Amino acid sequence: MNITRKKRTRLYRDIVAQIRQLIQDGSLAPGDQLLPERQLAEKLGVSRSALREALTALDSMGMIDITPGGGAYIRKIGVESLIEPLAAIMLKEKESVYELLEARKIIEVQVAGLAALRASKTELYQIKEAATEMHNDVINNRDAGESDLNFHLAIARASQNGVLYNIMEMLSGLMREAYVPSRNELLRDPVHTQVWCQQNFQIYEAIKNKDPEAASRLIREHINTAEERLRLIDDGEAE
Amino acid sequence: MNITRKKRTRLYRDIVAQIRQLIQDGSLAPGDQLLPERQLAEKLGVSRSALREALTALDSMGMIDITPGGGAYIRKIGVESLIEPLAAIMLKEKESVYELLEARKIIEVQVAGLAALRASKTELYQIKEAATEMHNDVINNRDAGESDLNFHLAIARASQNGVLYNIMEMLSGLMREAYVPSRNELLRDPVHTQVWCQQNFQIYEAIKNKDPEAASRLIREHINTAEERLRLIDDGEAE
DNA sequence: TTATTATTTTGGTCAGACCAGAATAAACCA
DNA sequence: TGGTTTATTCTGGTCTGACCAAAATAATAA
Repeated sequence: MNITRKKRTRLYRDIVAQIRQLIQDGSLAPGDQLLPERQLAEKLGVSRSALREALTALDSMGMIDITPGGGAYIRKIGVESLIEPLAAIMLKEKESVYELLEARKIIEVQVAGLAALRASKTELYQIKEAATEMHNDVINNRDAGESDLNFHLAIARASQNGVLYNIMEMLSGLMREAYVPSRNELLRDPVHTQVWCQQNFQIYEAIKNKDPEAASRLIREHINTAEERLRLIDDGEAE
Repeated sequence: MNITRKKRTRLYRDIVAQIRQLIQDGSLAPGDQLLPERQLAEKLGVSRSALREALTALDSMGMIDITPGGGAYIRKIGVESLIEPLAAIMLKEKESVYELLEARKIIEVQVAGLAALRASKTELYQIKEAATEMHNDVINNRDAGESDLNFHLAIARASQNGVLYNIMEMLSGLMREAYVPSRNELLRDPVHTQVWCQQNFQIYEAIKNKDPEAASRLIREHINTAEERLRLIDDGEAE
């Protein structure tokens, strides 16, 4: 298990690469605990400081989870770990929120069409579940933002395309990351959220009926109305 | 009984946040050199080890560039730094290449439509440039893969949507990252690449004429044919 | 001036130490 | 015996100081 030191490469990079390799090989599965720093350092033939830098990098990448006194554990990686740096890259101006919405619209409209063609029974069930959960949130006057996102993600999952699903997950995360006070205001409005839920159930029906055109159209309308209302609120605040 | 476990703040995270803040504030611009480790550590009131872990994290995130003996410099961040971890998440099976193509198709078709509506003169010029460059590559029998990607990225830039552009950049990077030997074979076929170039010029014309329908349709055909050929090659190899 | 050689600076790595909190073993009491 | 408390070990977090190699810079010689 000794590291083979290449020239000029930072030692910590070698170690990171090695651990990532072990994860990819399956030698280290998510949830596994790696050896304590001192032992691992000795096993790899490096000092604790060097190993520590590697662990720091892995931690900042979200690949491992370190708890003081407890140890370091392999974490199953998801796009969530990339959303924060993504936000730093993509969301530099306020206007980018609308670019985000535009991107979401483009992708979700198509994704809904795919979902209508491909959704399995269990995925249909999950979509329905998400819709009802959001409905519950709304009638209980709770924040429906999260359940709404779950609804859209369930649809993306039903598209049977992992890449598209991950992109949707990113965009949802960015939506959350972006500072959009108007969004909260939108989610608080009981009238709109009511309509919103109704739309969601219509979308579910369209997907269930394997009607991609209807699903796409409904999603487009859904997002369009949300976008318009957001713009109204923002413009109102500007004065 | 509240069991919310308090998370001890890791020092390196504070430092990372602090430096990122300085970048966002503009106090540190890309290209700037930060203080030497020893000085910076003293200035921040932490040990060199702690600071070093922060720098390691920033380095692994691609936010700074460290050269031994030279110093550490702020680097302009782009999605490139995220592509490698993204690949680890998204591209676990071979079939995902086709998911990637499907995602590209969905996004690019729409993006081309937007570009037809919004492209400025300089962006039109850039698209044309990219197309001719690819043409040059083809007639000189060079690898046209990179210039082809540039062509598509130029279109994405013309869509005036930074989020979509970044997504396209990601997908292009993933395309490169994915091990697709058939893609190389595809790019070597002189007949096919010839047609390819012709299609690119047609797409350029459609965008120039502000005809979103035509642009979308042409892009769709473009990618469809490429996908079909890829599938043919892959199926042929499978036997 | 230019080329060469010292010297300093900078990051890279290492070793060992101490602390605080978590995990575990031991002791204790009911 | 079983559960609670206490002591001990283990683990990560941080610090100090040291040495090395390569890069940057200053000093020197041609």
